[in-house]
Amino acid sequence: MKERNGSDPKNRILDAAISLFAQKGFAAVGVREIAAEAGVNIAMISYYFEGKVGILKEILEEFFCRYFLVFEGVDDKSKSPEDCVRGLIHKMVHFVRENTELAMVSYNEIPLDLPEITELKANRITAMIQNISGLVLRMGLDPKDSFLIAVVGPSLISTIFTNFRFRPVMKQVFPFEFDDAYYERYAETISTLFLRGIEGLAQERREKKGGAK
Amino acid sequence: MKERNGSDPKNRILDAAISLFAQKGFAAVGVREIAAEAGVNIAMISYYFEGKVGILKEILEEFFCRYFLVFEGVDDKSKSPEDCVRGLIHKMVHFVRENTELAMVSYNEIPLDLPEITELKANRITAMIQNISGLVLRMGLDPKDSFLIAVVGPSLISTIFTNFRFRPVMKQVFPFEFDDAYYERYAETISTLFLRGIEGLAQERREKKGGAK
Amino acid sequence: MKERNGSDPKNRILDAAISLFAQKGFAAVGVREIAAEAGVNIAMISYYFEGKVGILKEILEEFFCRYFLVFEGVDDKSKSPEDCVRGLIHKMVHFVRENTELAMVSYNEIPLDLPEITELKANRITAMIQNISGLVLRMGLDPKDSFLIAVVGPSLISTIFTNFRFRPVMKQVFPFEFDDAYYERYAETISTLFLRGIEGLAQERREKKGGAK
Amino acid sequence: MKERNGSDPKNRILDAAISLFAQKGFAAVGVREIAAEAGVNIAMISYYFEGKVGILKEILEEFFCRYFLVFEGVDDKSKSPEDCVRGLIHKMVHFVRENTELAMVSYNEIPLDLPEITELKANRITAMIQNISGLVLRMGLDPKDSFLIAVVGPSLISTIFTNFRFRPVMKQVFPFEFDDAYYERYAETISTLFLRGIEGLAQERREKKGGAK
DNA sequence: CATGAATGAGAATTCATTCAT
DNA sequence: AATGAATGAATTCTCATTCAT
Repeated sequence: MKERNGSDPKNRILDAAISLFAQKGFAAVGVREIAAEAGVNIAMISYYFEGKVGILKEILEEFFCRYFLVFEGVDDKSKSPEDCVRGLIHKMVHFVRENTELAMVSYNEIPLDLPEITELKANRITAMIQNISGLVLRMGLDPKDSFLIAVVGPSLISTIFTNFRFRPVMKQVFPFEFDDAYYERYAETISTLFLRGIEGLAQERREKKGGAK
Repeated sequence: MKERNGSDPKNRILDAAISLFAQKGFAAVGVREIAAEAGVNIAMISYYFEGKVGILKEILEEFFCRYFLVFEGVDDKSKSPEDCVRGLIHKMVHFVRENTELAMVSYNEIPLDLPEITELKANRITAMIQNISGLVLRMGLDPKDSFLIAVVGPSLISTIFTNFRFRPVMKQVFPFEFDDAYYERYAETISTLFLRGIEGLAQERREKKGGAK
Repeated sequence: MKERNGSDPKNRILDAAISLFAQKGFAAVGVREIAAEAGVNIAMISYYFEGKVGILKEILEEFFCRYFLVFEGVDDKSKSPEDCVRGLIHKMVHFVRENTELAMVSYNEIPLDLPEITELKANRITAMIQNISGLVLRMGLDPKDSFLIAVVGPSLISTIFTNFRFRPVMKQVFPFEFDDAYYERYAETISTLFLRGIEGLAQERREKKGGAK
Repeated sequence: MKERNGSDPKNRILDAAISLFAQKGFAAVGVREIAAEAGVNIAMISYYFEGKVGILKEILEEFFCRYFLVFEGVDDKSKSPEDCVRGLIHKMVHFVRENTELAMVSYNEIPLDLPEITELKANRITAMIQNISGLVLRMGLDPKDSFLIAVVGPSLISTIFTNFRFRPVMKQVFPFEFDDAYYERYAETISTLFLRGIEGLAQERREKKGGAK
């Protein structure tokens, strides 16, 4: 026991939990399993986190904390909107790649309604959507048109997260190496996909307004 | 007992399970809960499904069965590729809307690796991806370029499914009515988003090849 | 289903139960298992036997019934006591060999105190012991000395039954063929073992009485 | 709770299980029953023994461990074979009397084929039979004649164990006090029975070989 | 006679948590 | 700070039996 790695017990628990939650989902993992994986006595979980949901709460906070850092400096007025979006997409792909398990747990457990963390999620997700929509707006979409934002933003996020979420399945179906080159090209590809798509939407919007005149 | 509705116990169990699994996830739902919700004796679950995973197995089979029907007649050579894709997206949105809980369970539990249903999923998902990529190919993407297919196909699917998955969260953030008009416009919007996006990708591809000459 | 053999359902249940009880013991066998093995609907067990113990009751009755037939004609006054004992031992070995599973169930479940069959067993076992002791007496043991009877009788019975009971274990340890020749020699051997042993006991008894004078 | 006796919970569980298994057989006893009898929480059984069969495993190990101690110093070359056998029989009777329930459980559950303990039993029983046959050999039986060993050894063991196994039945039929005097005389009696019996077998063997010349 | 569905109690096990040390 | 023992509720699943058809 107690040999996972040199870090302190609390972090060992956190790491073990993130890994297990990512694999099986929150509900399917037991505290004994986490404790065993972390090389820690079961009682330590209540001691440090006051129960199983306490771990999840801390995981989500950690995730959102790191996640918001991604947006820093993205909305750079000196760059074209397109470059900003490309930059954001690259940073997000990089972020999820570097924090895959943390991101998967957070993303997957968000729709799950545990009363203890509902409030926590409500705030963060609102901020999250606003963050991403800010950028989308500069792409030529009408700022008042929350509809398009509510469609495009989540679509982009789900595209990236789901790519990692279904990684195990994808590996069986496609013969790719998921290496640096893959991720570089992946980020480029969805950048083009969404940028051209948004352009199309903006244009369509203008035409409709024009037609309505 | 027997108060859910008039249908036979097996279907009541199935309906109750779909609903509960969709809300909380497979692992977080107990058989007693399902039995109670279905107004059925607990033992009936083993009797009809040979255990909890048996229910999930049947749910997945039901889902894939209905899901594949969506693709029938979509790839109509007499129509333009663009019209085909628009038609498919409308049909998929309509399908997920009509079978929301069933779709959510199936979509969410797919990455969860339960040994009993791994094989079942492997086959279906391969077929699923091939189905969708068939169409994408006609959009001007190089048939040999499995990379683009592996990116665009899942992106489209995840966009639609996640839209429903995060519905409860969305309802808190956005002031929409999720009515017929919404879904009609939603399908139109992501159709444009992806069609213009794919066009952009195809064009980029051609330019690169041109540049390589 | 329903294909065990041509006999009527009741007998099929009985046969299946004897076989399964012999292998695993009464408590470890379920009625569904019996019904499946017999190719019969579960409800038939209650119908014919009024429950699981009803089957055991009938098995025990069948056993004792056949068992007592073994003793018929054994205590033949025209033959020497020794020949009678040899005859009895041969018949008993033959009987248990021909009815192994029935005998094993009955022998093994006798100490198990199920209230429903306690009375049944009490009567039969008393008769059983009297039967065997009748013979032992003629071997020169004092009829009033119930002690020797209580020792030698059960010893002989347990020797034979246990030989069959531990058959699976024995087969792994000893390299014998358990064929006709084996059983013939086996009967001869324990006949000699017990006859010479009883002689020794009778002689010791006489010496003690002589010494007591 | 905690009312059985002063010893630690693990031993209380073990004692309770031995007692109940001896009375009803392994399969007929539930863990709740054991826990109640031991005055212990049900979960403790999994905690200490990892399930019901874990208890049986530990019981069997305990039994064989104590059992082999009986044979120590029995095969004393300075004593006559006959005295050795008498000594062994006395020690075995004494052993089973002192550990009646432990011995009954072990003896009765041996033929029951639980996959988890098959290996455990295989080894021990082989050793067990070799132990007893070593002595039998010195009684004048041909060492190469494994047949006689396979008959006489088990016969002796089954005689002693069955005497205790059928004790409840015997008490109803015979008017004995099962006190020290009884067991002393019992050991003497079966000693004589088997010693004279073996002598008879050895003699018969010699005569056959003589006749074969 | 025979069936398949249904029942409620009980099976073994595991759960997250707590407590005394 | 950390442990191992202990708890009681909850887990899934199976039990023998019964009932309407």
